[in-house]
Formats: sequence, structure tokens, C-alpha cells
Amino acid sequence: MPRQPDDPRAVTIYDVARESGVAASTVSRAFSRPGRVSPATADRIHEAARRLGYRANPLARAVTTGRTAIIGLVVSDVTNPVYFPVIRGAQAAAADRDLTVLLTDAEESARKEREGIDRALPMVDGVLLAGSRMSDAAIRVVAQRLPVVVCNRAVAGVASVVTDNARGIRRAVEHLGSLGHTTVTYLAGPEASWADGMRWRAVREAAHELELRAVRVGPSVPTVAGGVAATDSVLRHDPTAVVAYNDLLAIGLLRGLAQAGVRVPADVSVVGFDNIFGSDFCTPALTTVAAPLRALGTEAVTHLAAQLAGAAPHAGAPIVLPARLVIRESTAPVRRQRRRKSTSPA
Amino acid sequence: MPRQPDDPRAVTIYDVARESGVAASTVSRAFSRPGRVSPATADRIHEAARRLGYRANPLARAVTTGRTAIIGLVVSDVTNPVYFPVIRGAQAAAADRDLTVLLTDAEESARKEREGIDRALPMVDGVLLAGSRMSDAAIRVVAQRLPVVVCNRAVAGVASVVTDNARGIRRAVEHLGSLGHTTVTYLAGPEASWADGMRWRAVREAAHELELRAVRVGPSVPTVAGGVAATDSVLRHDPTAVVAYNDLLAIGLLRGLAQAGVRVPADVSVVGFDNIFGSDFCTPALTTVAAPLRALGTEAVTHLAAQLAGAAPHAGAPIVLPARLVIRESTAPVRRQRRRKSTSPA
DNA sequence: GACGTCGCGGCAAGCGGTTGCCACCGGTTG
DNA sequence: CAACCGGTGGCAACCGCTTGCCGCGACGTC
Repeated sequence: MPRQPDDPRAVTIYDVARESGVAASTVSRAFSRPGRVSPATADRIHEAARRLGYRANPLARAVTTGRTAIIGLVVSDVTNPVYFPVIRGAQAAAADRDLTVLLTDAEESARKEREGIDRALPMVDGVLLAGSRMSDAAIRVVAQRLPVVVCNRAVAGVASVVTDNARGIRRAVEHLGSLGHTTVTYLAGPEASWADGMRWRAVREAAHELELRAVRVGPSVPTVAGGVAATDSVLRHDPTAVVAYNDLLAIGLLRGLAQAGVRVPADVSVVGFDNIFGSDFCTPALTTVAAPLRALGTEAVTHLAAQLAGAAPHAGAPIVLPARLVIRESTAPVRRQRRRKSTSPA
Repeated sequence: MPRQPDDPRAVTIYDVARESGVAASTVSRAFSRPGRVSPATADRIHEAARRLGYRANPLARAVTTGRTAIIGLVVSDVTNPVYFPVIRGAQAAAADRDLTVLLTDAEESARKEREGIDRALPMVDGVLLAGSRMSDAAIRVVAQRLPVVVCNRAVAGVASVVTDNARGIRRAVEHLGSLGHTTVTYLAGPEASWADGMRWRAVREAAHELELRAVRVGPSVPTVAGGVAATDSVLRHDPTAVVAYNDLLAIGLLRGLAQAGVRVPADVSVVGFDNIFGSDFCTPALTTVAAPLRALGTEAVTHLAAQLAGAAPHAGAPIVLPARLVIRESTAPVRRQRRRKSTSPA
């Protein structure tokens, strides 16, 4: 690699070394091993570095230390608004620790996810799985190669941080109960989703305790379109209150319901989960369980960073973050009569 | 760096070399210089590599070649839904070319943007600026260090890909005109925004040609909250039709208008710009100029990749991508009487 | 049969940092 | 006064991969 004269290569420790009259190793130490060189020399070196505009080449560093200070963030679908706050939180927390985030979008495809991970794996120090299509086993495989933290999912042996699904759902069901609803219909998300399982279970348990009836419809793809599509099956159960797996689904349902001429919340109450962008300005504004999305991101990075620093993986029970119920306009007291075709005259 | 026995270092070209009985350099060539080694040896090497599970270390490669195959993607705010499709498009196009995307969120702060770029710069081959808070000059500085493509902004001397603001706005104004509106009110976005300038100018020109009156109110921060906040100033102009700088603003305005008791579209028509997630399910569903968001991302990456491959920067006129008008429910024929305080009893 | 040509593989010098080890130095300590 | 010691800085080997250059043998040509 002949160094052309017109190739303004970045300045290296060697340049700084020459400039400040010390050996390259000393320059290196001045930066990465504070205290190892005398204050006087350190000053001289830093001064020279400043003058020359020296910036350590993270790649060269990485090749020796094996650490890149990059963490991978895998999302199943960048286009899904739930991830925005998560990404932001992760990004911010990473920046605080001088880590860089490498985002990988799986585009809802297991193959793309695999490819993305393969591409990223060799250059990251750790991985944050925020919504992964991979199997637990596959995740565990990755986890034994490098630190991994998963979001909103529990994988045995891997650190994870999750929303308090149970409490959140519990609040929602209580809310519905207090409005006089006697049965709550759960509109399920994807079969394979850990969170879906948790939420449905929570619905059932809360309903049981509060002496309500719980019914489940689904599964369905957790998108607005999925919600629209699920409308018929939902209506078939003649519900007065439905709790959706997530906001996307709930918003779709809202739409489907409107098209079907069912009034929300007059005829049926709807509550979502996540409190995503848009859940406040859809019509009616969605009552929803607000997941601590941003916190999920920051918390996950915090734990990942701890692992990078050598801490034990904290692979026991997931770290759970509190959710809260945001009551808006899609829930209301149950009507007396059953809606639609209920021939009973009141 | 003593290699501990319990340190399962990744397998290197040396391992593969030993396994297949050739020199490391041959292994290297077998991978990065197809045709340079005989088919027979290449096979042997690939076979050995497969057996050993060899994966090239991109960092080590980067340190010699100076190319990382990573491109930086800077967004002013990951939380802004406009970026989702852009990110996805960029990501997908990058993956096609075996490039990896390093996302940097500026969190709407120039300082954070600077920091993010500084962190990313040394390890990326090129940068995609999709919404940058930086000055043209600052961008040019970056651009002379490495390939840069900007989105939705024109910076002299830097390649850029933009939405056809003029045509898009033109369609919107025509639409409004055909509905009988005689004046269109433009709710401006941020002062410093290039796109805002383009859009306002386009409104004015289109209005002029169609013999409509154009008025401008703003600037305002381009968020839902900003839209809500701008409601009063908008109403002060007693508008019948407003086109907002973007959907976020439009959605906020919709909300503010609703609170103020102004009916959309009966009393005033509203059109947004971008066609972001949510613009279809807000109430009323927003008529908006659909920006080719995903295409912006893919196109930008395409051009960046071309530059990486040595192509000239195409720094002339921006590449412009077509927009189209999506007519939904927030626009309608103008009412006869003026709204609000029009004491006419209707 | 001597000589170019060409294909293929190896050697070794990097790329920019990091780090184990050692040498040197001024100051303590016995 | 010698042995010792902690603080500093330099030397040189490496990290994993790329690549310029060379050599070797097979083949083609006059």
C-alpha cells in the first residue's frame, strides 16, 4: 500500500510521538492508560495531539484489543413505532458510555435478521435484541459468543429487560372492570411472541380475580392492517371491551370497528398496549398501557455495558420495568344492552 | 497479549491456511480476489474455511484497506416517524451492497450531532445526512473528508437527493383551488429548513399561477406539539385552507383546531406533507403530499455506494424524487360563509 | 532448445494501536 | 554507601488481514 502524497492519511500516534518527542507507545498510553505516564509528558502529548488534530483510529484499536465499542441493536422492523423510543433510549445511553450503536433491521424476516446479525457480529462487542424473530436457542448461541441483552422477552440464560406486562394488563382489566364490563376480550398478537403469552395470561388471571370473563381471539399479525383484518373475528364474540396485544392492532381495530359502524367507546371499549406515537391522536384517542419504551432501551444498554465491563450477565430473572395505564377516550362504561343484532329489547 | 487457552479466539486466515496447506496470503486472496487463485486451491480453501467456521474479521481488514463497509446515517431525531421509511430504505439498499448502517441520532441537538459524527466518522466509509442540524459549511467540511449524500436539502458541492417539493406542493394547491379555496395559508416549519423554504416558495408560486392568495404563518417547530401551539396564529388569519410544512405539524393543527371547535374539513381544509405513519388514522385522515421516503433512503445509499466505488460525487443539481398527493378526508370544498364569529346563524 | 509469457502461490512488510517486559533514574532505606 | 524501589518511558512483538513483489513451473513461440 504505497502511501501516495495526495493521500491525507489521518494523523497517527507516530505523528504525535514525533511531534512531542516520545515513543509511540507512550502516546498510546497517554490516551488509554491515564496515570501511566507522568503528568508533564501527558500534557505535552495531548497538546501535540490537539495541535495535529489527532483522533485515535477505533479500528486499529479494535484489532488489537478485540473491542470495538460498538453494540448491535436488532429490531424486527424499524418501521414499527414502538422501536423509536427504544432506539433513542439505547442510543442515548450508549453515547453516554462512548459506545456506538449499529442498527440492524430485520424487516420482519428471519433470513434478513440472520444476515444482519452475521454482518454485524464480528464488529460489535455486544448485542441488544429488541424484538427478534430468532428462536430462544438461536439467541443462546449468540449469547455464548458475546454479551447479549434481550428486550421484552425472557430467554433462559440471557439477560433481559421487560415491561411489567402483568401489572400493566392488570391495571387495564381493573379499569375495564370498574367501568362495569363483565367480560374482556383479548385480541392476541403473534403466536410466537413471548409478550403475547404474558399478556394473555395476565388478562386471564386479572379477569379471574376480578370475576370477569376472559376470551381470546387471534392470533393476528401485530400491525394496523392486522387489526383491521381481525375486526370480524372480534365482533363475532360480541364484546363490550377488548384489550389488544398492542397499539398497532388496537388502532387497526378502531378503524375496523368504525367501518363496521360500531361506536367506540359507546358500544365497545378498546385498550391498547405500548402507547406508541399516534395512539394519542387516533380516534378515539386510545386508552393504553404505556410501556416504558425509552427506559427499556436505556436499561438494556446499561446492562449490556455492565457485561462489557466484565460484570456477570445477570441472566436470572428478567429486569422488569413498570408500565402504567393511560386512560384516554377509547374506554367507557359498558352499555346496558348488547350491541348489534342483540334482539333483546333492552 | 498472551493468548490464554480458554480464549476461543475466532478462527483466522492462518488457521485456514494451515488447514488447507497454503499460505495465509493465498487464503486472503481466495476470499477477496476471486480468480487470483486457481479454482482447485480456492475450493480447498473454501472448504477448509467452511469446516473451521472461518469469518473474515472486518476490522482487521479495515485497518489495512481503510475501508470498513460501514456507512453512517445521521438523523436529527430517530423518534420522528418520517425517518422510519428512510432508515428502512437506506438499510435495505445498504444490505444489498453488503454495507452496514451505523445510525446516529442527533436528538435534535447540534452538539449531540457533532459528537455522534465525531464518534462515527473514523469508522465509516461515507455518510448519509438525513436531516442534519449542521450548517452547509460544516457539511462541506465533512464532505471533503469522505463521501457524503444529503437528503432533502441542497448543499452546494455535495450530492443530494430530495423530494420534488415544488410539484408536490403544486398538486396540493391545485387540489385546494379545485375545491374552491381562494387563499391558502402555509404553516411554516423551522426557519432554517431548506425544505421549508422550498415549500413556501412553491406555495406562493402555485398560488400565483392559479390566482389564489398565499399567506404564511410561522415559523414553528415541526412537531405535533408545535402544530397545536400554532393553532391560534393560524386561526388569526381566518383561513379556509392551510397547507402545513409537514404532517406532524398538520396533525397537531388538526388537534388544535378540534379543540378550538373548528371543524375540519367543513370549516377549514388541512393538507400535510410527507404522509407519515399516522397521517391515515388521525381524524380526519390527513390529505397530504406523500414524499417518497423509502426511495429517498435507497436512492441516497445508491449514490453513496457509487461514490464509494469511485464514481464522481454527482454534486450538481440534487436528484429529485417525485411526490404525489394523497387525498383523504381533511380537505373539502370551501364553505360559503367565513367560519368562527361569523354571526350568521347558518 | 532457448526464451518470453502467464498463472499461481509464498514472502514479508505493512496498517495503527496495544502491551509485556525491561532499563533507567532519583530517592529511600538499612 | 550499597541495595532496593516505584515511577516512567522505550522496545518490539503482536492483532488479523492485505498486497507489492518475486519465484517457479508450464506452456507457447520462433
